[in-house]
Amino acid sequence: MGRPPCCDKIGIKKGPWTPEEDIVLVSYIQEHGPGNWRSVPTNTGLMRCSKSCRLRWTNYLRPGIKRGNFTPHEEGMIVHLQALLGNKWAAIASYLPQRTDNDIKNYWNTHLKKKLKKFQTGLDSHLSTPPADSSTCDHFSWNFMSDNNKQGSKLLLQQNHNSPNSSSSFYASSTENISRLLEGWMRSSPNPSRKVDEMILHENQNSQDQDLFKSRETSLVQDGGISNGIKTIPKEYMSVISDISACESSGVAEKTMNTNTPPPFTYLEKWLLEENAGQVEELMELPMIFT
DNA sequence: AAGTCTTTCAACCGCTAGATG
DNA sequence: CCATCTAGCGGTTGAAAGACT
Repeated sequence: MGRPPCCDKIGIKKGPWTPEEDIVLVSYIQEHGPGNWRSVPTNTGLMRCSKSCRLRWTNYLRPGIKRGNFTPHEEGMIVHLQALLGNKWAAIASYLPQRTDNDIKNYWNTHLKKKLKKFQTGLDSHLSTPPADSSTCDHFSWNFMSDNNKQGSKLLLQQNHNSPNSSSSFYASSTENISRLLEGWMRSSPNPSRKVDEMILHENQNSQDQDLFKSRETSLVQDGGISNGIKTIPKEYMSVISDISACESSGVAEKTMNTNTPPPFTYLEKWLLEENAGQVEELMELPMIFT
């Protein structure tokens, strides 16, 4: 079999991270930057394996991570991207820069999958022609967006909007602790102003990313101009999508995408963004149908 | 109030691809 | 070319919290 897990070494700590460990890790990364994870446990004295350090950083401590409830728009994006890309959480996460792949994956598994299933069973009972393969979400997504499913659209419109306290309250308990500790650390560090500036820079970069994303979205819409929105998928995108679906169903998606041709994602991306811009409302409503 | 069940999500595991010597 | 190492990804697990009886 393969190599033993890196965490099998004696003395390597597992389980939840303590705020103290978080501070050690964050301060080290602030100093040296992320990367070279191998050396992190040795240099910091953390009794964690390098992998654990990296995961803790990328999924939890990295600046600019947004936590807490997903917005309806984010939900819509995830549902949509999942239908397009499958369980490529990292790829999906790249479209939601403030969310981690782990977060998205968890949210999908705990919330969205259930909602989709629930909705689909509801929809199936309404429609005389159920999808051929009811185990996948793809059919749901495309069917949902088709003209034939006005019922679905009406259904979703009847649902309540997200509760007003949909902000990240439940995250506060842990994050606030870490934030407090980090504040303390920044105050006590040799050059706090520099570090604060770096933090601010990160924040700005994130908002810039957002702006970039938005402007990209807008310009694409202006260029392309899909007036009918989701229900009208341009031919060139449709062929790409059907290619991918075919590949995926035959289990060769990865190989084909990775080797022979560059991923036709620019098309998908363009189509997706056009769609989102044109159909923001529908996307925002999408998750509400399941509540 | 106490016990049980369900849900959530942070963290882990195993695998793979790419880099390096 | 091969072996090894590292980073990254997706699936899974299990502890904690919340909901329910």
